[in-house]
Amino acid sequence: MGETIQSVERAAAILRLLASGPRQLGVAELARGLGLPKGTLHGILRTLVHVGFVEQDPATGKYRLGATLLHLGSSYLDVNELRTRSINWADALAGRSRESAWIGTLHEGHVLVIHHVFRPDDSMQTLQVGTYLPTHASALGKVLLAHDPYAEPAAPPLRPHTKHTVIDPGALEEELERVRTRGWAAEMEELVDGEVAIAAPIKDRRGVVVGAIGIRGAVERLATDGALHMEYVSYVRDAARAITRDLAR
Amino acid sequence: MGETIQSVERAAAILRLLASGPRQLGVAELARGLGLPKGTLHGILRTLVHVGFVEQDPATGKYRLGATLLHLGSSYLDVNELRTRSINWADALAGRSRESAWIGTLHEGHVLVIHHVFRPDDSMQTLQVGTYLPTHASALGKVLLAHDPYAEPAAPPLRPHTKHTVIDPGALEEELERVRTRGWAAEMEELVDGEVAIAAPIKDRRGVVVGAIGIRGAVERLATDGALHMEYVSYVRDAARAITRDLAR
DNA sequence: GCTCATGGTTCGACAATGCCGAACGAATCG
DNA sequence: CGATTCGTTCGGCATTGTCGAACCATGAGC
Repeated sequence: MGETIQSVERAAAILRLLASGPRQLGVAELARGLGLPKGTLHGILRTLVHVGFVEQDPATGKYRLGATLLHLGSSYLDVNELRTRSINWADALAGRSRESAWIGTLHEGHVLVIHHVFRPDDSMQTLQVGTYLPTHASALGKVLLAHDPYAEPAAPPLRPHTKHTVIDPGALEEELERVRTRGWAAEMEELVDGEVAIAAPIKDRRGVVVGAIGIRGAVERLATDGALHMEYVSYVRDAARAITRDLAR
Repeated sequence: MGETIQSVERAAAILRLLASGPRQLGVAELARGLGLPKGTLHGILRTLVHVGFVEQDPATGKYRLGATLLHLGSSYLDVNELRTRSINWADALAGRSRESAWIGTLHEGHVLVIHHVFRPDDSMQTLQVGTYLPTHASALGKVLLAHDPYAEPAAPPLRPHTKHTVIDPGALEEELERVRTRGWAAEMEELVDGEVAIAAPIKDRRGVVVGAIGIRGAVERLATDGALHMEYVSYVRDAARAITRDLAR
């Protein structure tokens, strides 16, 4: 890739920085974070405000992300072929398993959730579309890591989320090997206590893994004595195969 | 507002154009749409690809929105105070009314949906967060229009969505006046046949309307002979008042 | 209530930066 | 098998954005 445009690159860096935390940031903070002069930053910020990507708090003068980004993000979902082709299958998976269904793809070293169906007859859940899951501590992530062609060796330190999270790189690599050979991944209370997950790979027409689909639910429903109920694994793998077949057309 | 940065402004225009339709666009199409030389556009596109805001289809060479935007959009939701403060109330509203609950705000002449709770015990609904609703054909939109300080007179032509959509500017203005005096808005099959909606305004600590909350459901559940059941109106107004009180703290 | 530090904002001069248009190779269509 | 149309590259020119200092407003500390 050749040269890139400085100001656009800087604008993107500002947006990433604003997105990195729930806090609003001031010009000075941003300038320090990016190592740029205040004046330069202000010019870019003014433009970002003008196009609606950033909003300025009238009271404090600080900056935060703007509403236009929300709309652009949801437009991305319309364009995303993997998502549009798999929505129906995810619904069906949630219906059969009576658990929440998830579809994710690898992005910047995380699992980006691109679809999420709530567990039937259970509202009061917050939607996770657009959020990141850790690759090493989620079933979706293990599937995607296991088939990642660039095979980044899961840069340590692996952050522990519960006492069951796999944080040893060697142990994780063994786990990924197991995922590759048997064709699906499990996650047993490694992200949230009391929750387990199952996932399987989705491939495009060339056989490349482009995403993963899975379910997530309470350990007492999906497993007994630490062993997953295999009918749930079948549901997930069926769904993954169905979408893969769909994408091949 | 002073001068803005050309290349950033152009980059934003590209993103908006890509988001305007579900189709992928090529360099030439974009250049024609924006009236810019191909070479110039290519440079910006290359940068947008580099920062992940745009993806290029390896097969056709055409461009589409990128996954980073989805993540930025969901980050916006974390920052948005109106949303974080009203999530619990929306859940409660959906629970009491047993209908889907919605929260929206005015953005670029549309209603931007910033929260959406599914109807209890009814999955198989697609999430609408980040999408636009028309201001003149939705209950949320009528509330927001009625209290819009800039009072743009709903630029005709008003697009009809069903045979009940109000398309006469005069009739709409009367309707808005009614919304202002009684404090809530109704929408009777004006957007989708068989569906009606109710909405009420949310105000910030200064009394300015910053959003609207409402419910939407089948006409046979929410109304009889074209008259809304008033207990649903109470649910919605209660929720709106509760959030307004919450924001005042 | 004064001082001082820190915040967001403006401005103008310099030159680096990104813009443009023409030219290239690949792919597609008739 | 020509003739378009596409995405991409490149180098010269001047437009454009960068930079740092200066400008106010705000708020904390004494």
